[in-house]
Amino acid sequence: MDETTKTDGLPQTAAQAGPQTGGAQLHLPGNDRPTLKTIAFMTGLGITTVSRALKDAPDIGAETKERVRLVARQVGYQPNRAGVRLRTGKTNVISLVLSLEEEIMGLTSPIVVGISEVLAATPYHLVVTPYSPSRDALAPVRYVLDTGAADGVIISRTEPKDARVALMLERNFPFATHGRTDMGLAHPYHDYDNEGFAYAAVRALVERGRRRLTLLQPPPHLTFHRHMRNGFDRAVRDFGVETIPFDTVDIDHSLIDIRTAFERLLRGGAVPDGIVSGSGAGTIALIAAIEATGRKIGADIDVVSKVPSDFLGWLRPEVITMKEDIRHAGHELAKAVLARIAGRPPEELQSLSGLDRSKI
Amino acid sequence: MDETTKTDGLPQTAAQAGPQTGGAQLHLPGNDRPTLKTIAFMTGLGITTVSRALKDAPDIGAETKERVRLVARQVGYQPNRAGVRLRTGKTNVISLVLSLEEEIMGLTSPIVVGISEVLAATPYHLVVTPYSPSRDALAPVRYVLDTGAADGVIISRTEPKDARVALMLERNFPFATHGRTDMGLAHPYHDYDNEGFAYAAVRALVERGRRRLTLLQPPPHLTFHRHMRNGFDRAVRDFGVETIPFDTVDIDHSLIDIRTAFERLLRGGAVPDGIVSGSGAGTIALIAAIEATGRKIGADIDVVSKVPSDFLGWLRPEVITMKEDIRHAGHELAKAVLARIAGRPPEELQSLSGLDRSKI
DNA sequence: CGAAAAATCTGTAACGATACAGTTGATCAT
DNA sequence: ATGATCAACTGTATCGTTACAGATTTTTCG
Repeated sequence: MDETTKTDGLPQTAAQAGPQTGGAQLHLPGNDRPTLKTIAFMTGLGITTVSRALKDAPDIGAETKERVRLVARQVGYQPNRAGVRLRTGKTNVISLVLSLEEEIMGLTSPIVVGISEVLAATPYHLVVTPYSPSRDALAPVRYVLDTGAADGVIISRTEPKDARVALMLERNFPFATHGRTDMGLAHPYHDYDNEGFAYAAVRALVERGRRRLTLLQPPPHLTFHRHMRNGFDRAVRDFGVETIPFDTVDIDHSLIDIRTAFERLLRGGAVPDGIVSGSGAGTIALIAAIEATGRKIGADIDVVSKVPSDFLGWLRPEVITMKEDIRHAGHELAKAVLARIAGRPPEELQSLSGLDRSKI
Repeated sequence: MDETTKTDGLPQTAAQAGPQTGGAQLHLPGNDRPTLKTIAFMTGLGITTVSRALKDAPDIGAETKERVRLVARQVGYQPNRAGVRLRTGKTNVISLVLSLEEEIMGLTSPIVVGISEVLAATPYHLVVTPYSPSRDALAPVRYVLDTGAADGVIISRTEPKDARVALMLERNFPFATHGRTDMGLAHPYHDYDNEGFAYAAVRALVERGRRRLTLLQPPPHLTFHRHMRNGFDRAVRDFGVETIPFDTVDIDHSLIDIRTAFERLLRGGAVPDGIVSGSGAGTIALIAAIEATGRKIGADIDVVSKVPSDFLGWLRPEVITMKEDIRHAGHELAKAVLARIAGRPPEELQSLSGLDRSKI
């Protein structure tokens, strides 16, 4: 037994280096955080054995595993993340890449909540990696890839040809997107059925006798612009109604801009009697414009709006709302990245959130 | 020179050893990410020297530092977070502890954005550590403290005697709170001046001739309940008007509950002609109740509401709103934790956000 | 019974960074 | 000269974990 004092005790049982705070025995907590070494000492086993026992390796005896697990639970062992990360490269982190200008009216909150709820049952942490839209949207993704800051990424505001998606696919890095792409490449995503929404919205307007419709649409570079546009145009064709162009602004513009533009439209020659809005916030601006021109929603014009929460239903019940459940999207996205990390093929990790009309 | 092949080359330039399981080669490690070793090799210096050069240690020559910095920049060196964290315990993480039921209407988004904006210029990452209100609010804080998951914590929904604050102070752990406490202990905080808000709100109502006021208040266990209550009560005394009790619900209740309760009040004997609302979401429920009883805001009753965003001003301009800038709170909180981590005394890290009335 | 094969367990060497205790020369006072 | 001092740099150990290549039994079986 030339074991050179391998058993040199527990990892500094009483950390001496407590920052001062003068005086008495304040029960300075110090770091008595148990490590594998602690458990190894307590069980009389080797560190390696403990490590392998805790991950249920096949070459460890059943009784030993039981003992190790018992002690581990007893002392409240939790693996040191830095140790694992350094050794294995596994970060146990999911990075949510967020535009700092993400729609004001609460898109971020529910998605963060949704993701958190899923991750809570796992060892994963959620890290928010922001970017200002003025800067390159690719930068945060590149950062995560280059530094290995996370095991998986969630992005939103996808484009048909999305450079971020291309990059992550090329590096075979696990991710999920809120919104689809159109590159002929399979990847995990969750998306709201914007085409279905727009189609149903037009139908709802037609059923109310509206014949001259217009659309407040997403910005052209985002994928769901096409989806919504397609649904809208197809429905317009199917129901044989007329459209009024409204292309000067989109839902990414400020409320002021939207209001101004729509008011100009309403005061012009070709006036719509029904409008489909792709954004809850945008709808507020539309309402302002409508009422500023002395019109009444439900009487002179009808509005169908996609909304993230239902306060519009409280304040303007005359607006027809269809709820997009963003928190649910958070759930799906988190589950998708985790499954992708676990090796499930991308094709199985694509989901579409159906219509959930809260009103008609 | 018995240097035993210290110069064994760069850190495996093309890492072949994916720690992966037998299946798909997910998450290729293939990163030839430069480390100190890389720079040491390129400059011909020792790893230690490089490390110390990069942190501008006094015992490294000026020219050497310059060379090291140049090469480091050239190869895009970024310190491995796991390495630093394991060795020093420094995580470079700020943890935002969040209630998953945080007010629906967009409190989370802007605070996350605000914090992110400050952290973006630092090496810190933002990790969201959630808790469901059903479970102990202390749990996430304990987790961070026990596991050393972060260098600093931001919490909200503070209580007068807040166990989380007591715990972190006792352990001398850097943190900042959104909201004050009342324990006679100094700690970093940012708070909105809810007393000032309530006082100004009452004044605004009185100026409109309202004499019988009521308050939709925060839940009694949170600190700012007292603040708002104080401001309200003091103003009521100062202006000599009457109050109608409305204690059956608070801003944490569901919109339905608030609406029902307020409608009952309005249909009862003692009817208020002015109400102060401590929550934008709650105000929506109040409006519904008011209109359900056939009353008109601005005519029969006036409403002053604290709001996180100004869409209420768009949809119900007759409501008097006062904006609480949550994003700014995020800025202040982030700066406060960082300063606390840097060793600044708590007393210098307390700020109050003044009134910023968006209307009258 | 002896050897091969399991079944269990263990030490060593990394991962990347830093604290600490040296090691070089060169410079300086005596 | 001689040792002391200083500037500039470097090796070693270590943080906690895991991959890997042995060890040590014990079992199996020809």
